Amino acid sequence: MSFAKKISTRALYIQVRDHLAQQIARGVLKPGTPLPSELELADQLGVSLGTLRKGLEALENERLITRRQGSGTYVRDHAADMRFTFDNLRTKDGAAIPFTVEFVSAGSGPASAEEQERLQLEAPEAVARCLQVRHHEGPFLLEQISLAASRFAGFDCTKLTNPYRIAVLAQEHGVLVGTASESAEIARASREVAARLEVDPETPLLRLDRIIYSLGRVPLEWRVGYCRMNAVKYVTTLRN
Amino acid sequence: MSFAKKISTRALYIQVRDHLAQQIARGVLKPGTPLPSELELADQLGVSLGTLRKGLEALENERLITRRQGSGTYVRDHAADMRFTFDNLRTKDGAAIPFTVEFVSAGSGPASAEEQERLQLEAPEAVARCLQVRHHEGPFLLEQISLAASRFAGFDCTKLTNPYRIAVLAQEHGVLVGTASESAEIARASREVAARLEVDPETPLLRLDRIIYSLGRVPLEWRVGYCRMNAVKYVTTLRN
DNA sequence: GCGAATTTGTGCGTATGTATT
DNA sequence: TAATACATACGCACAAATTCG
Repeated sequence: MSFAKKISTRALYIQVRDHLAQQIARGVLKPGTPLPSELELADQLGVSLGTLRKGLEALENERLITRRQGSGTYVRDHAADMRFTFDNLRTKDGAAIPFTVEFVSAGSGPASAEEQERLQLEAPEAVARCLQVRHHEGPFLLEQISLAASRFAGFDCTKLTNPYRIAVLAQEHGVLVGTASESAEIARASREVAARLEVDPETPLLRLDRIIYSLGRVPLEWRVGYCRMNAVKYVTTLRN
Repeated sequence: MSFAKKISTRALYIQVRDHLAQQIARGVLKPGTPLPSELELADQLGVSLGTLRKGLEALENERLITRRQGSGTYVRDHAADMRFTFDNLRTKDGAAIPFTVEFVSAGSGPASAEEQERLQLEAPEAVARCLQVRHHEGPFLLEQISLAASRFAGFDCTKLTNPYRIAVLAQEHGVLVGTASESAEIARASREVAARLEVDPETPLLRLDRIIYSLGRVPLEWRVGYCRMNAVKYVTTLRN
């Protein structure tokens, strides 16, 4: 395998990055396992060590691999690593919330107009939906989720009978998760939401609206959550 | 000037980065102006081109410089660039809020116990305080600000008679701004806050609590804001 | 516990491509 | 068009951390 001969306008180290990212997505390189050594890889791919290393750097920034001096370069296991969850909610003292998830209901069908718009679907493709409640000393977060099923190769909507984690789902279906964008507003609890969260109607809640994108900026999941904030806060880090 | 001879355990490119960062902080390299070319700089500093470039890469990631192929490497002007504001509030349709600031009052004095704790001051050092209201079709955000004056070399608390921007202040006093961390909760408007924001008491508001740190992770500013969310939302991007 | 082998990190030098001025 | 600046790519040597016999 050699890139150098290919006619491509893209920089060689970008091609290296893309190639390895694809290998990871396809499961050729499995989570938790080491890549060949840099010298080996550079040789296999027919590029210089420096070029390979620049590609690996990019993959490291994208959280696809970790490198340990003296040990090796490893495919990151997003499924096992509990940090890959896009969850900004914390307890009042800033600790992670040890919540449990109550799975309320699931379903699937063609995307609604709003789902189609938010998930940037070109047609009313299949969408898996799910309603769940997070508990921690009582219910605190109700979530309604829409998953762009068509973007997870071979995904069976009917199998969605339990809470899932996007990192696990992505890893199982050859999808690389990138970033997410979330907006928060204050909303009053509707009668139904109030019941689920065991609060009075009219209680002010934090309404969270989040879209998770793939590394290629394709929307994967749309989620709207209603959160009672009595024991919880929303925490972010700003990096300019 | 040569680093190579120095006895330092730190990597050479880190020393290059730190040296240039210091030059920028001190104003030797001025915002908006170009650095010497890479070849020149490498020569001046007595390091190889590759080492210099690795240092520049780090500075670019820290938003201290921008590099343009064919043109040059420039010191970023955080004061002129309106993006460096750590502001996650947007209009409902996601646009920047064209607000104006009403400066209510200012003061200064030794840090309170809470300020000392939040700003990680070792003693009750001088703190500049300021109360202001942001307007956009009426008042929407009341902010009470505590600035760690001792961390801005030669800062005169009494000069604080107008709204300031942290980027400007930092640039004027040789401070490099790094990241910020912010937490949001829902709080009811006190009588005083309600008056300032022209809402009914008991109106649910978003309470924002933010600390801005220097590049060296030293707290610079602590700010608590109360925001009415009728025309505004809080937006973040999550990167894992 | 030590040392050898392995692997990534750092540093140098050079040549060429590409965008800007 | 020519000069200049950053970007890409190659190759080599050694340092530092880890692993394993």
